[in-house]
Amino acid sequence: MKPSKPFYVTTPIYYVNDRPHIGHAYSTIAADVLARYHRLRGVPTRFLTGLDEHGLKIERRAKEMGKEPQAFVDSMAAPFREAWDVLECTPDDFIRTTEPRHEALVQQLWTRLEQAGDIYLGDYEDWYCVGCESFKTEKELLEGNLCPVHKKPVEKVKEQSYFFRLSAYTERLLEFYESHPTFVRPAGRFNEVKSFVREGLRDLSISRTSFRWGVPVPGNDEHVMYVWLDALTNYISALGGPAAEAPLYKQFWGEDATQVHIVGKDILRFHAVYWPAFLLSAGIAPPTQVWAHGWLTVDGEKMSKSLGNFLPPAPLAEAFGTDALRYYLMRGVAFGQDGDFSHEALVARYNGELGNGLGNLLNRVLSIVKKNLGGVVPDSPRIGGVVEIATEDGPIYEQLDRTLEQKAQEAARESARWLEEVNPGRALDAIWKLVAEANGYIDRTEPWSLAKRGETGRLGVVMYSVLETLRWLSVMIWPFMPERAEALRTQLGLKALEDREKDVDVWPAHFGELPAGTQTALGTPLFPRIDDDEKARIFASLGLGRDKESDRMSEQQEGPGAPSASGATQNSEPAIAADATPPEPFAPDMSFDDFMKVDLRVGLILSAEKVKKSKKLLCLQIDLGEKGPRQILAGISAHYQPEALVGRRVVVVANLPPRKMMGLESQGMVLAARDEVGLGVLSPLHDAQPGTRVS
RNA sequence: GGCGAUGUAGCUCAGGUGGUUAGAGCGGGCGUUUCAUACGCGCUAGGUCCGUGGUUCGAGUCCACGCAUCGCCA
Repeated sequence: MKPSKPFYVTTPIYYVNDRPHIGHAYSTIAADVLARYHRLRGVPTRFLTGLDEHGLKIERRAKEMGKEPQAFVDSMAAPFREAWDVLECTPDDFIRTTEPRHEALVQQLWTRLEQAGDIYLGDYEDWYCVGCESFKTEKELLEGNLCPVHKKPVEKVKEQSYFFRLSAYTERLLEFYESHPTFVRPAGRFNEVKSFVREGLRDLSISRTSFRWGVPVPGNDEHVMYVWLDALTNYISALGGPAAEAPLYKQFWGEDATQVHIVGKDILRFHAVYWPAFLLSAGIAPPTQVWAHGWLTVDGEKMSKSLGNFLPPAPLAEAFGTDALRYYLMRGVAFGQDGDFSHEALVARYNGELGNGLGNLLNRVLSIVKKNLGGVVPDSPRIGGVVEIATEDGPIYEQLDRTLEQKAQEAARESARWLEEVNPGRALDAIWKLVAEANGYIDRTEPWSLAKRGETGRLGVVMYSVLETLRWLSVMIWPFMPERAEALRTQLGLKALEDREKDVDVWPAHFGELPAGTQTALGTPLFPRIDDDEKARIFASLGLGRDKESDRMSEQQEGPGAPSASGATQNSEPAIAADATPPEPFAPDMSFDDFMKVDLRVGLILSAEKVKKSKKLLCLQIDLGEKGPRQILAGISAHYQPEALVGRRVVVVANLPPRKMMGLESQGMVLAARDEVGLGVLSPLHDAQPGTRVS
């Protein structure tokens, strides 16, 4: 039952062009929970996350911002590291595909595939949109072969490309699936993968000549490798392998270890089909399991950058506490299914399960212990042992104590089982059954009555039982809520799990290990209740509340082009406004010439900062394709975090006379739409060049 | 269009191989305790188990068809 093999868990490498959002956080937290659990079990554990930093889109964005690609990705990498830090995620390694250690291994893998005879040079032919400067797949196109972005005809273009002989792997993959029935989970997803492969695989284009920002193909500098071969290889390049002299690779890859790739369902195929095919070709064992989790909606709506309801995790962690956020994500969403992130539901679970359930349990127990036992863990006979407890109702008491111990054993067993099956939500269900049991135990044993009647012996047994239960809980919740778990242990007078001996299995198994005589320390509540006022305050700080929909931080437009190699990008169709209020009356007609007087341009926001002493104004430096950027003030401070605007394209009125506001000159105006739900700046649907005229 | 999944109490969901009164959590209602963050505990909710038709002594649980939602593929 207990895990014994070294455990290797990975998240997708996220596309560095994105900003971390709650979907990324979900994947990473899930992986962290699994990693922490295995560490508690004393098993060698490796947890990897990282970034995908190559591709046409990056190359372009960097150019637009006047940066070298490397400098650009360097600047975009930091927010991810910071996010994982804030979220108490503890990767052992953070790989970036631009690192030499990675590039070297990707080339090595390429060579292996080549030597296996699985790479050949051919022509890649597909529909090409000149406006986008990128290929489109047949199904992206609108009727009449129009580019979905430009609504202009696309053309067939041929480009030389290397191909991977994926078609040769159809049978071998099906055999592999057959012999590894839990390779992909959930099972439903596995069926999709199988049926996809069964229909036959086409060879895979794995190089490009249309951009330079990638890993060069060995022996042909004209080509750089296309995303998937590059990106997927991170899982082994971070281990330094395959190589005999790579100790991490030896320890964590192959049959003697367990490898779990946590991925979003959108990138399952690449992990479940391409990746094992590459590895089989290279003579490397495929991983143990690919776990496809679902997507998160936000308050019932799909999260998407185009909708602007993009949720960065850090403000949530700050508002509710990182541990509460982790708990909510892990318990509120069934792993493998789509789930919903709702602020209301988070508060409900926080108050009900964390505050009233666990937090209050600790509080009530410690205050009884403090009041009646001097705050010291009583010297109690081992529960369920042979010691007689002399009371008039002795046997009944025994039974209650024994039941609690059994329930604790059950919770430890069940939660471990669920974690091993990668079902964190069920694990928490099992743990919280014990929380309820402990609360019920207190009500049934009535320690306050025991104290009143002076039954100190019995009181000691009861308090010991429930304190020991709390100790068990502190271990079980640690993978999910490491910080609160340690706080719980501090109040119990126990040493931090962080300071445990690392190769020892500390998962609770023996009831009665809490040392008598331990000095407890009743402290502040573990999860202070969020009452209505507090809730209103938090929601306001997150920009929710009356202006509910509006203030979600906005993000750069997702441009068309190269597929993103990222994991949890949550692309989706823009929703159609369901119920619109009548628009305000239209202005009187004007002449076309009047309209042409307004010079609208696409501008790229280079920097943004708040104007001192102004609630509304942001000071933006905007590239309009001129020699230098323009300074433009915009009254959008209440709706956008300055950082979220950098890199974003907006529409600017370029021929207004300069005007001073708050002592600063504004050389134009940023267009924005405002309605009752909020304000949004206007952006072109694709990454048009700064200075492009809008008409 | 092909393949597949799902449809169970107001909400979120459990319900191996068909079998006595269909379950849990939350919410709602009632009661109760006072150690505690007014927290806990107990009781309660009479739900056509999407519909229809079958198989069976007996189906939420199997089969067929239909409806709805969703996913994968084309």
